[in-house]
Amino acid sequence: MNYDFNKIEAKWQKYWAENQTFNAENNSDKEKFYCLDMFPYPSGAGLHVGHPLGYIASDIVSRYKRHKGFNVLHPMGYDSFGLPAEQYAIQTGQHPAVTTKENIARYRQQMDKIGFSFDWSREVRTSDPDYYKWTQWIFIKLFESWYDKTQDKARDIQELVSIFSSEGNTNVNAVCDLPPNPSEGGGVFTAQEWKTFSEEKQQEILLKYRLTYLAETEVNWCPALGTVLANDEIVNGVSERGGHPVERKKMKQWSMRISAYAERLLQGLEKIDWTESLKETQRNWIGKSVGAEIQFRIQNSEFRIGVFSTRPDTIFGTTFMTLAPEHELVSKITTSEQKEEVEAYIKQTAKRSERERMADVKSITGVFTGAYAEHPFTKEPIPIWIGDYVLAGYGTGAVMAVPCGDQRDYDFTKHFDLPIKNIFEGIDISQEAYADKEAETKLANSDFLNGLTYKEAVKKVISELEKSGLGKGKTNYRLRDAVFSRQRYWGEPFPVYYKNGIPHTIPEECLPLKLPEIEKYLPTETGEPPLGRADVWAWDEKECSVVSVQLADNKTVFPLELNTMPGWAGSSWYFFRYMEPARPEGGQEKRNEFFASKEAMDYWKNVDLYIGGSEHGTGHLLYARFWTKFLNDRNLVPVDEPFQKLINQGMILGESAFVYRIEGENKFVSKNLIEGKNVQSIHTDVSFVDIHNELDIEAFKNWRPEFKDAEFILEDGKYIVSREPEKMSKSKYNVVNPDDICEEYGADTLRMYEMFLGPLEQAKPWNTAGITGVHNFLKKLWKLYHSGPNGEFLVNDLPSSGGIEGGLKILHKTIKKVTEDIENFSFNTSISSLMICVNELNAQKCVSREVLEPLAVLISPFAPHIAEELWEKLGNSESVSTAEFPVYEEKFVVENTKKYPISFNGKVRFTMELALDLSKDEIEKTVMTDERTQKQLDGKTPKKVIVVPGKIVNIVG
RNA sequence: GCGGGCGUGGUGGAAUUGGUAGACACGCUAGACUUAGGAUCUAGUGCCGCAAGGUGUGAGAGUUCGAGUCUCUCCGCCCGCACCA
Repeated sequence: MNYDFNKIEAKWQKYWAENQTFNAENNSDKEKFYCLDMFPYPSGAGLHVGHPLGYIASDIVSRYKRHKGFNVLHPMGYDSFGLPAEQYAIQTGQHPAVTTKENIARYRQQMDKIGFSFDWSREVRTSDPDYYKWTQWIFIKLFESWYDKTQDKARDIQELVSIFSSEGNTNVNAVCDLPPNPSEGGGVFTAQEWKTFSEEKQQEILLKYRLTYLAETEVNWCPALGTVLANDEIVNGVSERGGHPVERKKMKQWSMRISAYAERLLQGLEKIDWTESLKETQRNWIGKSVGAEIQFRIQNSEFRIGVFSTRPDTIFGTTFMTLAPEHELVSKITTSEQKEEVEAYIKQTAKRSERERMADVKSITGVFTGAYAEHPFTKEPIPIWIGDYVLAGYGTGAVMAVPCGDQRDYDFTKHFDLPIKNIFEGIDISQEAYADKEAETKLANSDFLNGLTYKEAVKKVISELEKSGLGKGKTNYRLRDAVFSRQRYWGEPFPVYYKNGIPHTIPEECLPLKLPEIEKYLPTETGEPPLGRADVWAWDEKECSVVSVQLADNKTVFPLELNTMPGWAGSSWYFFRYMEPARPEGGQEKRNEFFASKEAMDYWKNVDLYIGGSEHGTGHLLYARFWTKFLNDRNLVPVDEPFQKLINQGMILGESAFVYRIEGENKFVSKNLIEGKNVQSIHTDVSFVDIHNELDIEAFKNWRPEFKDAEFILEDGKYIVSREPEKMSKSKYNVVNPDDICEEYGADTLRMYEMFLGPLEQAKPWNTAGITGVHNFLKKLWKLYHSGPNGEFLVNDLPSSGGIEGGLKILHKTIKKVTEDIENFSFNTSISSLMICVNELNAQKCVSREVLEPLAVLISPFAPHIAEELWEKLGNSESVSTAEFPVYEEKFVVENTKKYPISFNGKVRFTMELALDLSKDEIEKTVMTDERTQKQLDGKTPKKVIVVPGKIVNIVG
């Protein structure tokens, strides 16, 4: 009987679905284990073999943990809002909901074929109104919160309102956007004043405190995509999706006050089990730096310029100041003589895109404003320049330039031929700046800081600044608030309407605020987001419902927000939603009542193991941590870190194949004959190429009309292509579809091969050729259980029949290795052990039930279908998934002798079989009296003999 | 520039943490059985050498009886951040 994987796999997939084998329990005495994958965006292209890599790994762990007696939550869902469906809709008019649904169906089908043990009763789709109702709800909670720095947590905005009405805002220590100056609508107010403010004015002030707020900010505008983007959606100055240029633009946008959580996001990294590199990525992104904020008075003006510096100790080396061209004071302080020049410079820098500016970091530009600041201690005048090496978005957008201590200031100084003041004792700064912080170099020319080192001086200068009121110690973070508005259709609508220009959230009981139908998915003619096209898109406060905009004439209705939320909104909390199943028996009800019930969240707490790509390091993984901390502050979830352990699976690359066409001819030359020829390399479909890189010329000719009459220059009668690993993509014709692999080799082979390819965390190219290795393994495994004369199922029921001792020994060795390897996520080596085990059992002809039964369980996390089939044949009525994982027993493995390598001066000469329980002395005695030792020593006495019990004996001559 | 990681056969990759390097698999070679299949089985396969043997983990040094593993210097590759004050 052959290993008919297609039949076996279909059978067990059906069985699991019908029996709901993998549904997790919310009430269980078992220990919980929450094992999560990053849910996919269901794209139109379907899954390729790279996608399931992480899912297979998490599935192995989930199945293993179930065997180990855990109550395992292993869910899956779809991050189904997103740009591609919308762009497809723009092109075809097809509603994104329709394409999304189709894509999800396809994904589901593909995933089902691989035999994952997901609990589908907990599925989520971020584009479902039932789901995004809660995304909107969380938005409202953020809107209704402010960040109290004193308590270091988010609090209800109503509490802030009561503080304002009882004591004003003088004692409030909040993270907010309130400008210090009353003239700019900010400043300090008393309780009395607060009460006299109009409703609008009060709301305006509160908006500056809210954790999600509407503000005019510099944003990254991507004209090609027609939307703004968050910082993490831009890579090297262009959009992550599509690679389009991005401009800086001032726009009124919703933002998330993630900056309030910068320090906690940094500290939280200490208590979670992520890779050091990913933690470092987040640390870099948060970008903490400690220093001081220093105020410089501007001469002949009431303005002050605040600068941030990590080197306040070098303040006496300040010879000028530089402001970012966008700095708001530039226009106010520039003298009339310099005005023209300054404006021209600002214009010129504003024109440059982010990318140009990044590409051109070496050229030094800047212009003098004509204004002077006053040094806080020496009172000397300091010229104020503007220069685009100072970034508007970091610190205060202004720096005190200390050319002797900072290379950029130094370069700027040299370029414009400005003076330099050296404040370092015994340091030569004629060639470059001296920026070493750690050294014991002492300061000079620095008044009260003379003779102090960096550490001492920083302390001293900060205390002096604080005394004079011109500065204070400050910690600065690179992390910016995240822009939350997108000018798109296919995203969560904001639960927000505007009354007199002031945003209000719609009442919770009216959620979800569903996406309206529109005819075209493009911006309106007046440049508003696509939602501006909706007929039914205004809010009637009295009716508490969305109404038609045409009713605006005879009804009091208010416009709704036209932007939608970004892709990361729905993915920032989905892991909580899974905790609540949508099962008919009461579960669905709970899903409607809350995003997940309190009991469910108290039980599941957080994700024990999260597997996904590292590309989300500064996006999703940071936002999800932020929202979790916020929800925890507001007592809505019981944990403050969402993902306890995180593993980044490496990408599976495609192996692109190239053919070489001679320039100007329709002639293709084989790989090793191209030397000296002028050729153009062309991607060819990998399915035309065999494992020896030989091209199927006929298939290639029929691929496209232009190749129909092509000629080929062959080597040894073959056309050989060259191969190169690249990211899998349709346009590179290197995509391998898991369906095809399942069809040809089976899901169990696919699962094992993906794991066998190499360490989980490493990027590696897919190479279909190697798959026969694991496929053969499964065939051998099958044969092991079918030892009957005609290949029928036969295991020996006699517990101590032939080969049992050796069988038990290899089995238990394997149990030990596989258990350890799964715990360490080293799946490739656990599969190697399983292969050795089966080879050994085959060699020993051991087909004892006593060995084969535990072996089936051992294999089931990796190859669940064949394991189920064998388990059933072994006479078990329950699924193998509920079987206990075999426990390693030392007694079967322990050996009483071991081969000792005997070395002379470190060089191993021979091995000697010795009993393990011998003492050091006994070993030494045995070895020294051995004939071979005597021969090696040739009558001489050794200097010493080193015995490492169980390992080696070394004789030093 | 700063930070993190890595470097082992023709290939993917192992190595109980300092103890016989190259497990397992691919590929390759030879053979067996097959009236050719990319099936199955057996043996071999780091490199040099007929062999004995020598040599070998990016290069060089060091510690050690013993180094892929520890230390230092250099070379190369990958990832993250980057005019961040």
